[in-house]
Amino acid sequence: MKIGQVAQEAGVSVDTVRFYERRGVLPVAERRPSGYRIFSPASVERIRMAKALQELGFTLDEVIAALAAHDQGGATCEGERWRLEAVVDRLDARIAELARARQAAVESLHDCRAGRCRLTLSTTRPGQAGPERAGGARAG
Amino acid sequence: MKIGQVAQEAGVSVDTVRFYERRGVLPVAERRPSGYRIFSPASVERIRMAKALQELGFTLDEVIAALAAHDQGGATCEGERWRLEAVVDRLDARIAELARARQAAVESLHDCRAGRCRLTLSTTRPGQAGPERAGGARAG
DNA sequence: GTAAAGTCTTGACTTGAGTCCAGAGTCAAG
DNA sequence: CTTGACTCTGGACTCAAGTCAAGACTTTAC
Repeated sequence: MKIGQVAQEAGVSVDTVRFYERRGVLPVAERRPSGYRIFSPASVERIRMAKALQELGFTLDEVIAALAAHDQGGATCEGERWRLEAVVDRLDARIAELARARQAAVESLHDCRAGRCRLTLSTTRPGQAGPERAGGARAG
Repeated sequence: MKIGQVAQEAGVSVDTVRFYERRGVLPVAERRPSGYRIFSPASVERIRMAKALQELGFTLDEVIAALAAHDQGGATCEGERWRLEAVVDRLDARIAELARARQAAVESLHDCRAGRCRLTLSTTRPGQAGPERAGGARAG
């Protein structure tokens, strides 16, 4: 398969496929004499896996590590379990962070409805450490 | 006040103060003959406001818009309420997104515990892995 | 008067995950 | 053989919200 076909079947751009090869999500592809990359359908699968993992909130580096472990066959059920648990934990932490921000917004909204509009939301006090930037800001 | 003092009282770096002036969060500061910026305590308040807004998930551009509306006295209770509602909506959407991801992870975990380890989250083929280090990667 | 600390500007760098581009070479069809 | 679509490389660029550095100048304290 050529890169365009792989990209299309996996639902990503050819740039992304090349990027994935460079980053290590995909193994370095073999080449035709002309220099064209040669892929097997397994690459499509691999990209899909990577995408699925990303949807669970994995960063690319984590995806790469996961795939690498998978390749080495060292990925036992136990290993996978604790990784999955870590993912859930992280997701929980992020959700909690967002929920806190939501709560603050709702409180401001209540004040607003009660006629006490204040732009000074939660009046963050200096010296009080909170989440640096509560909005997950990604997923865009 | 000089920039360092403003920065310290507002809990940000001097770089951030200058950045905020450039971006329009703060008005362009007056200068001493030497070129040093002159700030009033109102700037400290303004930075705190901006930070509070950011913690609610506003982007800097949104913070600027909100502050601008506020300056024009156009920050009526209604206008503010509308903004706050938009914030809550957005936060809800993000939380829902994350919750879906969490759900998928939990399902994989269940499979795992049931002895069916699979990396293939949603599609095909047996495999396994997870993130190597799921602990607090970014956001800090 | 001198040294230390603070401030000035401009511009580059950071992170994450790609995206876009130019210019050159290659492949498949007619 | 020619066209047009595809692929190659390498590097620059994107977004967000800052952060860092160099080198010159100013202020403050002693």
